[in-house]
Amino acid sequence: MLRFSGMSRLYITTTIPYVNGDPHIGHALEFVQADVLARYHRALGTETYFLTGTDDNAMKNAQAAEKEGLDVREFVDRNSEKFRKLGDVLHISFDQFIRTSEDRHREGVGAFWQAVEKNGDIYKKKYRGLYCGGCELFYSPEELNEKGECAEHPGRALEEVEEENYFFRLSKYQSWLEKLVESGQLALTPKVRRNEVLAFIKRELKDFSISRSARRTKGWGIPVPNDPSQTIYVWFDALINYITALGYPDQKSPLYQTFWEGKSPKLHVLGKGVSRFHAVYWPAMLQSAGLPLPSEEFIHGYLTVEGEKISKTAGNVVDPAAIAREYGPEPLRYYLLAKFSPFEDGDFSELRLKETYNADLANGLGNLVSRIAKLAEGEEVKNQGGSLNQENFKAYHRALKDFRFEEALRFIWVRLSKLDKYIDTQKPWKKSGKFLGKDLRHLVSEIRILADLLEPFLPKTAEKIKRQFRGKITPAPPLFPRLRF
RNA sequence: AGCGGGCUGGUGGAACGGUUACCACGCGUGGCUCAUAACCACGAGAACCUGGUUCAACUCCAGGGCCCGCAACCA
Repeated sequence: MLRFSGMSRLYITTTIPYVNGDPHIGHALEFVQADVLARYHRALGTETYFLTGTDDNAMKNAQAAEKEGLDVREFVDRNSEKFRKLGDVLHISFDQFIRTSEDRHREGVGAFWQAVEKNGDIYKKKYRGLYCGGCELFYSPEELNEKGECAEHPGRALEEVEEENYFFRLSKYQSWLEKLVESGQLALTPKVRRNEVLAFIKRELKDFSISRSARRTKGWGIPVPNDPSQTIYVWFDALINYITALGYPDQKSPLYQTFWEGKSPKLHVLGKGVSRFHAVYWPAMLQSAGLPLPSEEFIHGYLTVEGEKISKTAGNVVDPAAIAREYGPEPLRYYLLAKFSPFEDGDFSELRLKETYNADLANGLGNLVSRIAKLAEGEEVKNQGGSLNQENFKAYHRALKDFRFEEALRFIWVRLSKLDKYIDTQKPWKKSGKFLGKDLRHLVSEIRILADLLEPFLPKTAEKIKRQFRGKITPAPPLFPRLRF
């Protein structure tokens, strides 16, 4: 639940995916959810800054590039661009798209490292593990098959490798973190995730390794300050994007001052798989560096596709851009927002997308708009005052403050349905004169209000509706032509 | 092994210690003709198993079954 209602500023971020492959439908979900929040708060008059971007420095990116025989730089440029494009395709209203390979970020990470180091929270320690020369990765014993080999390279023995890495003194922040989460000073939504995080913290936090040997990373990533033989661990690096995007290490930069330094809410939107990094590592890192903390984290569930786990390496990746091309970006947005729990896992199915499209968008919203437009053809209906104010639509606002996108949409659809009933009982097509006029005023002003409420979810559709009902009302082609299948 | 989540009509979801168990899709019957074979009304159809707590359990507890996720780079 977003606190500080009536707030004047909001910083909102998505996580930055690593770009070893194409964007999938799960990325689209997070984009869309964060976008609704950003658009909603902007509409309320909140000064909102919305950040997204990509993690270019992951070792997996370098590995994937190598597999394709591409230069790593070229490879991440190409793939990062796909994520940025997906944002455009889905009408994601981000204010900035950051890439962790940018110099300003690298510089910020270096400064951050040094701040943490200065605070005495970085030390060197030997790390020993099982290393597969084929994958060039460390594995834990549980990940190996009965013969003690990794799945990719059966028959190849793993070597026990010891290397010296830098570690972050996370253990020092144990009780501080516990209090941070328990008190709600860092608000984690939903509760299940909060409890999970809390349980993880209480189990005893171990210091974690924040560097890899440059030999293993092949120099891809950000070098440890004053020790080029080590590359900064990708999570330590990636999380810092949330502030380098605002200008850090320049703490005087206007963006940083406005959106990070002050008391205004800072909201991270993320998936359940990375909650540990965001709710444990990140606050501790910031505290160590002496910087302000995020105030809220909204943690969404994961999507399966037709019942299967999304796997970047397996073949079941649904390309959200292709779906958007086929059905339109707004139907995809609607489906993701209306038919999934914001907090739990859900299953993406193209069949259900189509059913939803016909039932809710074609038969519901689209048909209703056509009905009203035809009934009111040639008329002009004077506007009836502002609509989005918080007094009027309490359930809608409450839903959005609680990240309940489906609920907010249900609120709108209930009202749409009431208009259909109204038309049926009033039979305006049989009326004329002032009796007709009264019906039309009601229908048109209500549809305008609903367009406003719809704007964060379906911005282009809302705009079309508003345009159609501005001035002399004219019929228009169907907003969502019915699908046959 | 460990940690976590789940099991509600055909499908996808919701709520709750006491409701005729809610919503949407789909399905059936009737109505309407402004509308995108759309819309409206009515209807049929459900709690994984076993035990316990309780005046009362879908809801709480215990055991079992099945499914799913995590485990040093997954949104």
